[in-house]
Amino acid sequence: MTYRIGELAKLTDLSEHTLRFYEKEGLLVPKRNVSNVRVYSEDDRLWAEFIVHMKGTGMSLEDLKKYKDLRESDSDNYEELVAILIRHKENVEAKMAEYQHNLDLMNKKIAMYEQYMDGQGEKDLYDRFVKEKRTQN
Amino acid sequence: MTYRIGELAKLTDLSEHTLRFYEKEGLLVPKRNVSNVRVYSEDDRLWAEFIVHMKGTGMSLEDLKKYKDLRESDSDNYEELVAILIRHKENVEAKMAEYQHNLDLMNKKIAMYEQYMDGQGEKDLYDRFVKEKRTQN
DNA sequence: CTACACCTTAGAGCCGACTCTAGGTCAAGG
DNA sequence: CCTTGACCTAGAGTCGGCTCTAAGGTGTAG
Repeated sequence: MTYRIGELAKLTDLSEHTLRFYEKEGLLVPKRNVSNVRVYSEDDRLWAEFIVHMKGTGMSLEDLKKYKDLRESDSDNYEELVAILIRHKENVEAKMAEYQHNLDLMNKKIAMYEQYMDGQGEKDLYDRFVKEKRTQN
Repeated sequence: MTYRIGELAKLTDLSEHTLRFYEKEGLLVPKRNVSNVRVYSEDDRLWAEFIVHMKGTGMSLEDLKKYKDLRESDSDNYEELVAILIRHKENVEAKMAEYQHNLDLMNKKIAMYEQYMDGQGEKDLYDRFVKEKRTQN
């Protein structure tokens, strides 16, 4: 099974422009047929999907390029590949912890607003500051 | 307690450039003293920290600006404020679910590489594809 | 044979979010 | 007095990641 650029674009939710851009960057370089049309193989598709997942968790295209180059080098550098994956994994875990922390803050803020709207509470410290400032000016 | 730009920069881990940029964008506008030097108040600091948290979970400066304008408008629009927070919260939760999914994928990939390095396993499908392709060229 | 969808290129433009530069002001300490 | 260091301005530049344009080629159906 092979794909032309429009087909792969639909499958991966990347635009054709983006796929061509990735090719320019050396990140995803398909073969060409006799008419010079890009022909993406099954493993090109799998790699494209991997790209989507990884950039979706914040890996840069630059790092993905490094990963790809490592993997395609002849010097079976699996330790380095694994190291990159583990490093990225740790970044994602750290990000998730930060997200969770900020979710907690948002939930508190939301709860405070809702209490306030019910006339049962006070707005939080920060909002009181703002109010005071406004009434001063 | 008030802060000059250099102090606030240290406290928030934003650069002075960034703080001036935020002011240009109307996102964080301190008062000035007689010498035209920026004087950040305690609630400016709290707001700056809120900005850091929210942009850290992917809220755009544009949306933060909207939030700020809403909050400072006279038409106590708490429903809208809460709606923005809830929308953002849901985005963050969705992002976390995606992250978790991709973490699982990474963990599988890492496990596979490690098995392979121990000589006890096979590289996964995708890597076999790559190998075959390489030996063909 | 021509209309149409789909593909090609090089290169320019855009966007968000900074990041930096050049040149200037001001207050305190030696 | 003079230097140092923190501050000020307007505006230009950078960066990652697209996104689009113009002008043209290809291949298949009616």
